[in-house]
Amino acid sequence: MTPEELSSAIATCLNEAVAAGDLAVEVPAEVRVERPKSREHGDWATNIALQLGKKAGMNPRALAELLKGRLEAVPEVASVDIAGPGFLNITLDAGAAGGLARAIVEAGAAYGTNDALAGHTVNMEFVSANPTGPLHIGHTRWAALGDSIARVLKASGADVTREYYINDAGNQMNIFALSVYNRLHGLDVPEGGYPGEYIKDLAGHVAAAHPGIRDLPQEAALPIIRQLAYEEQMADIRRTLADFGVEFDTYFSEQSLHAAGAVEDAVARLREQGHIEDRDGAVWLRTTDFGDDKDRVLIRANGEPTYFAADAAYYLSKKDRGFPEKIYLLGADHHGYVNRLKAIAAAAGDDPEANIEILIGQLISVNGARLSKRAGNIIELRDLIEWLGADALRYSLGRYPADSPMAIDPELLKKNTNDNPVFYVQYAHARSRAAARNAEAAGVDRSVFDGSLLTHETENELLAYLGQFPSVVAQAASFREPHRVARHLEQIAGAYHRWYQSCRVSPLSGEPVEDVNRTRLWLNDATSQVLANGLGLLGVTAPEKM
RNA sequence: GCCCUCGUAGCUCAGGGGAUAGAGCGUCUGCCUCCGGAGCAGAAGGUCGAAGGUUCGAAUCCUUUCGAGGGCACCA
Repeated sequence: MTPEELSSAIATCLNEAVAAGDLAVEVPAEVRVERPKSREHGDWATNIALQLGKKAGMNPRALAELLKGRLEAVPEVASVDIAGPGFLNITLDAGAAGGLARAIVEAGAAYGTNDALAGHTVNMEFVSANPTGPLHIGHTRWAALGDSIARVLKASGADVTREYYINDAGNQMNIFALSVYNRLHGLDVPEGGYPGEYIKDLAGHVAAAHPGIRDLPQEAALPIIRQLAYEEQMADIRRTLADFGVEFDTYFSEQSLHAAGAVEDAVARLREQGHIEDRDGAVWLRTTDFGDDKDRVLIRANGEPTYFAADAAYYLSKKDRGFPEKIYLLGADHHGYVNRLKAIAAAAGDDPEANIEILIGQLISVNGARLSKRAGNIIELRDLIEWLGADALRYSLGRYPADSPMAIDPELLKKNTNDNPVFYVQYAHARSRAAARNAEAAGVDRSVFDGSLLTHETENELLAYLGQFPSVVAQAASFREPHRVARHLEQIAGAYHRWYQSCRVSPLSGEPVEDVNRTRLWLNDATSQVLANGLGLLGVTAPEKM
C-alpha cells in the first residue's frame, strides 16, 4: 500500500463519517500522510484530526478516536494509535506494506510518474545565453535546473516545451563580428568588444570557411563574419548543452521576430488593448498600470524598438504558439524584469498569476566574488564538465533549490570530486545491480513474492522511502524544485545501504534459496528502479557498475 | 532612497504550521571469515541572525531590526 492509497483511504473514512452523521466538516481534497521520525510512532502518521478539530467543533482527540475506529476496519491497516494532542499513528499490515516492492518493479520506468499537472501546457525558457561566447559557470545552474524542472513537470503529466531564446539582434552582434574581424587582422580588441581566447578560434573557423575573408574590405567582411561566427558559436553552445544532457525543443531567434515584423505587430496589439501611450516622441507601454514602478519604452524617439519591445513580441509569440503557461528561469541579476514581464502578460489580456511564472535563482559565487570577465574568474561549462563529469556537475547543481545561494571554489571542483553525494546515490544503484547479478548466479529468481516476509526494520524503512517517491516527484513539479528528488534519493540510498548491511538477498553459500530471498530480490530491484528513475529526472546516469 | 532574494552545525546546504531541527564534507571511535568498505554503526558539534506578533503548536506565517548579495536605462 502506497502512502497515496493510505491518504485516500483516510479521506474515504472521513467522508463516510460525514455521511453517517458522526462528523460535520468539509473534508479536504488531500489528506497529508507523513512518515514519523520515530519508528515507535508507526509506519505513517497524519495530523488530520488536529487540522479538522476546530472546524468540526470537536476535540481533536475525540475526532481522532472516531477516525481510528473506521481506519482499523481497512484491511491493509494493522493498527492505529492516537498520540499527543491528536496525531494518528498508523501501522500497516506487513503484507500490504511489502506489496509495494512488487508494484514498483511492475511499474518500471513509469513508477513515480503522476498526474498532478495533467492538462498543463508549459513553455519553459531558460539559459538563453547570448550567442557571442561560450557557456560558462554562470549558465550552468540554469541549464541543470531548467532541464530537471522540465523533466519533473513532464513526469507529473504536463506537456512541456524547452525553449532557448537567442539574442541574435542588436548592436552586441556587430561588436561580436568586429571582435572577430580585428582578431583576423591582428588588431586590438575593439572598444567594448569581446576579448576571450575563443574569439581566436572563431576567427580561425571563419578564415577556414571563407578563405578570402581577410582580403575583403571591412564593410563587406563584417556581415559574413557575423553570420559565420554566430553559427559556429551557436553550434558550440548546442554541443556543450548536449554534453551536459540538456536538449532544447526550440531555439528561438530574436532576429526572426524583427524580420517577421512581429515587434511592430506586438506594439499594435498592445495598443488595441489600450495600454500604449505616445510621449516625448517615443512609444510607451504603461506597465505602471500593472504594478511596475515606471512605464517602459517600446519604440525609442529615433524609431528603434527597445529590447523590451522584442520581449513583448516574444511573449505574444509564445501565447500564439499555444502555450497558456510560460515559465521563465532568470538569474537574480534580472529580477528587476519580473514586474515588467508580468506587465506584458497583463497588458496582453492574460492573467499574470496564471499565464506567466518567473523563477528567480541566486547567482553562483566563486570564492566569494561575483563572476566577471574582468576578475578573470569566468569558467567555461565545457571545462567544468571535463573536470567533474556531467553527472557530478548536474547532481551538485540539482540538489539545491534555485533561490539558495551557492558558493563554489573552483580549485575544489578540479580535485575534490568525491565529496559529491552523487556518488553515494550512484553507488547504491550500482551495488543493487551487483546484488541482483549475484542473486541470479545463486539461483534466486522472482518466481515468488510474499510481502509479509519483508519484516526487518530496515525493510520497513526502505519501503517507506520508495513509497514516498511519487509524491516527492509531484511536489518537485508543483514547487518547481527538483532538488527534492535528489534529497529523497539520498534518503533511499541510505536506507538501501542499511538494509544491505542487515538483510541478504542471496543465501549464504551452502544454504538453500528460500522465498525470503526471492522476495528480497523484488525489493532490491524496486530500489534500483526508483534510484534510476530519480537520477533520470536529474539528468544523471544510473551506472550498472562503478 | 525604493524593491527582490538569502541569514540553520567548523564548511557547503536541506527542512513550505507538527512529535527529539537533518545530510554531505571535516574531526573522533568501532565494523571487511561470505551478495561492492565509494558502505555501515556510534561520538562530538545548534541562543535556527535579533526582537516582537499570529495559535494548541513557528526554523517555517506576519511586523520591525541587523547583516550579505542583487536590481532600480529611450543598454543588450
